[in-house]
Amino acid sequence: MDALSAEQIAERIWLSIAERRLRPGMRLKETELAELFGVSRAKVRQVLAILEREGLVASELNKGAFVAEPSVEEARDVFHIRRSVEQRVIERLIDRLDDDKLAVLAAHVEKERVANATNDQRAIIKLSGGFHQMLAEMSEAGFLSGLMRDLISRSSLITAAFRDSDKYNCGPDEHDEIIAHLRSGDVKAARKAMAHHLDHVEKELRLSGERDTVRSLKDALLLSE
Amino acid sequence: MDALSAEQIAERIWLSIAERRLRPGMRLKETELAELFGVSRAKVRQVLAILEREGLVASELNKGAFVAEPSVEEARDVFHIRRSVEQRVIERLIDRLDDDKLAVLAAHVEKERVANATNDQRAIIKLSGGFHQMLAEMSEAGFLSGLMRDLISRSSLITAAFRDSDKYNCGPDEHDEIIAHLRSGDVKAARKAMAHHLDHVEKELRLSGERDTVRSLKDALLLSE
DNA sequence: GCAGTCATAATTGTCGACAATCGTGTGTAC
DNA sequence: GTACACACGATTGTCGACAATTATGACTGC
Repeated sequence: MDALSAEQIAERIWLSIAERRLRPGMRLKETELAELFGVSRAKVRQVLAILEREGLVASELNKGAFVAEPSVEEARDVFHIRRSVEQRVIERLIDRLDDDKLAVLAAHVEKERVANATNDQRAIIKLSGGFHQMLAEMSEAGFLSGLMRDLISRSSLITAAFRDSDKYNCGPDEHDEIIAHLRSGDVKAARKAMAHHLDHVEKELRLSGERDTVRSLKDALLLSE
Repeated sequence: MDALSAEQIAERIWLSIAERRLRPGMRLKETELAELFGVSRAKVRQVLAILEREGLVASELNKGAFVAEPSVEEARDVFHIRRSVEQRVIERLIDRLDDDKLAVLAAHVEKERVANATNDQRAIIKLSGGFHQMLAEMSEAGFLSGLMRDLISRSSLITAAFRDSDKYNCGPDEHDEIIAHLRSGDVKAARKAMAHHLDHVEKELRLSGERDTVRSLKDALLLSE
């Protein structure tokens, strides 16, 4: 079996962050990662560069990389820009959608439903982000797709940092509603559904309270409560 | 003399692209760049990674890096997102502006005016992008600043690829108008002025043009200075 | 006992060399 | 003369080793 690619490793780390196993502020040592994934340190540096671009890790010169600690304001900015991007994606989609693409989207939402029913957290995270990514790619706009990738990564980190419960709220029902409007060609309704969906996701976050600043060592030493 | 940093080299190449010495489609060989800038090939790869993130170069696996060739649709997407980002920046700025910052902005526009008067193309390019970057940074939003940096880079490439004349149209007058509205605290007017400014820049582009032939890499970079 | 200084260990930053891959040009068969 | 195959050169991808920097802990003087 071939060694993992930089993108694959980056996705693994992204998942760990989204699943809150890696918490904001945690150190990411290059050598450690290299051994864990069985790759060279040079490749790890590529991975960290990718994750830094996506806002998931922050690097300090000669100090190393850490899981990023997003601020409340940054969280709001991300959702603000995300609304704009997703609106644009929907506008573009209207001219490009066909039955095949609609079927693919419907199948995707069905997978989300299954994951929700079986409470498969990892699948839920992957698929809920994947839905928005899929929309962006179907809009056939390279720039928007890349931007959406960044925004989804950042949203995952924000969700991991600020959400109250362990439940993922980017549920399949609202995705389904968006698809329905797209299918009937109602741009206005689709845009509105998307806006409502993003509002809903953002509203479920704890963006008014203080952030969870617990680091790994502290977290490990503190007993429950 | 210390070796150039990756960011410095990236900026030099960005300038070369914005000044149309490096044209879309031109090959960027790693060894050649390494020799021209007197750095190792590893550092050149860092530079290319930065430029790829900013959409200025496109890399193909095992083929190398080329100056990106933006499409007309991509150009429209970039301006669309840019409007959203700059609107958000203005909203944030209203709460944060003080006399000092306004003075800095005014001084910057004055520099632009001088550069325009003396027809200093390189300064014009740097300063006109710098104005928008400065606004983003004054809004104290790390995410927006980073995004703006990308958008400005992409806009520079788009402008270089699609503009009719050799004149830069992101003139200081419209920048001045935005500042005036910011000074008087009129958010609505400032947003409108910004929207008009971006519309104006986009409208001056030739969105059905063909590209021209390439020159040698060495000539295009003009390393002497 | 405490503050400051220094040495050592750990970690990141940088580089040059080697391996893998692709494009080009040549040679050969038909 | 043309088309295909092969080999060579050029270029990129990958890796391990060395240098530079930082953090940690011991030591010394007071």
